[in-house]
Amino acid sequence: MDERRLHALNDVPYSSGPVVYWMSRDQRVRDNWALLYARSRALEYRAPLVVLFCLAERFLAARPEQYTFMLAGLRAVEEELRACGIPFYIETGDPARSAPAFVERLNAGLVVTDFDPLRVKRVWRESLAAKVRVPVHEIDAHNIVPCRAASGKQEYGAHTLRKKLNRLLPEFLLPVPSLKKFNTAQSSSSSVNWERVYRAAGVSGEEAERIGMESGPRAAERAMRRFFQKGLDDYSWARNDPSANGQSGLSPYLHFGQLSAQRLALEISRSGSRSRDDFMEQLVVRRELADNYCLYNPRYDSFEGIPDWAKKTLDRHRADVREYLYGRDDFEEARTHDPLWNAAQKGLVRRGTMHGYMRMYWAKKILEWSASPEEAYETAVLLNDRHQLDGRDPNGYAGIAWSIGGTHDRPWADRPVFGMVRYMSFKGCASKFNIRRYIESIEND
DNA sequence: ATCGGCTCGCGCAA
DNA sequence: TGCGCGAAGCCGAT
Repeated sequence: MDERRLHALNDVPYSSGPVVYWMSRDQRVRDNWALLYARSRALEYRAPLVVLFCLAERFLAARPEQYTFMLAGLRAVEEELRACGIPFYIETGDPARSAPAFVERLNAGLVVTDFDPLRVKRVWRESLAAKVRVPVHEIDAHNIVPCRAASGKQEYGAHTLRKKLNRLLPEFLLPVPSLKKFNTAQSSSSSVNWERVYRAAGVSGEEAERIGMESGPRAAERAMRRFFQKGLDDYSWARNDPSANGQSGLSPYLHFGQLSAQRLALEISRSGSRSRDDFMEQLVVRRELADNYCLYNPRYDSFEGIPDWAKKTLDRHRADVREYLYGRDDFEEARTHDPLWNAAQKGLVRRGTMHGYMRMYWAKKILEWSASPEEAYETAVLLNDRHQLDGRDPNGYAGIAWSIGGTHDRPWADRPVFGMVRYMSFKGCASKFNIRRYIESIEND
């Protein structure tokens, strides 16, 4: 593994004891740098290796559907780890307490965890690193070019990060070694009490059917193959047409780490598809830009985090008359005057997803029809976190920041409410795609 | 149908 | 210090 994936969260040296991989963002066994690193440390120290997952109840407004999606994936993680002779544990309760308690109970000697720029995850990791007297190593298993290696500061736009990524990509876009069986004398007979876990998450397991999307590493692999066979070649022209089915739909798998971006990128880059470059732009540049934004901007999910020019211009339009004015419940229940917006919102609530192009329109209209930019921002973040299967993710926060706050964008002609933040209109959508077909596709779903 | 202007600031060249 | 240029657009002029 490239050492640039490693970030030590304290500088305690290893003395003795088992290696714990605290799995969090990257919920997979295959193609997981953090697990590979933990395994090689365990072999080096001749120590046992275990994997821990800490289940946080009510994580960032997550709904039962999202827990069900995640837990189905974790059941597969348990199976695959068992096949490799690695025990898997799930702890419930506040991870800032349950993780250190687990580490102490086990007398662990090293904790390895994966990288996630979200504040709540940083609090968990840092409280662990402060509480335990063992080394805590963070491994960026999510990004292809590790976030901290790509850039040491918040990037201004895609173009500034793109250059840096392209320079480093040849060093990082390589096959991930496969995980070999972990052969030690330790027993791997542990098994998770799933009934207890489901109860702690407050889900029955039936919610998955309502969303209608399979979960887990095998489903992710199937979805990827399906996209390669029919979808990838047309991606360039179809992706911005919400009435077509032109996007990959892989985002929930990437969000929960059930699918490795590195594997996907490697296959795409070798594919020779005519849409290769456009897809790689989304998968690599835009994804890593979102992580960069959240890592270096602690206000990534609020009005406070947007660029100064956008703050100023939105502030100047604070008193502008709003032609339509809605509150959070109106938005959540899709009770606006705009059938296009309502359709996007209804589809989101029903299926946990929204077309990428509509995500921009959706957020910009929340700005247009809310009493203040702050209120709009809060509404967008809450509804995105609550309903998107891939919510609670840097991509979502960066998308809202772009739509409402001009982050990673440039100023445009001054107009009511938006100021110089880029505007999007119903008319524009009508000229770009078949609105009626989009609405019908959601109503008939 | 096509085109330019809108407007700020980063990063690089000079 | 100047200059080119930037996620997905909009609008009015031609």
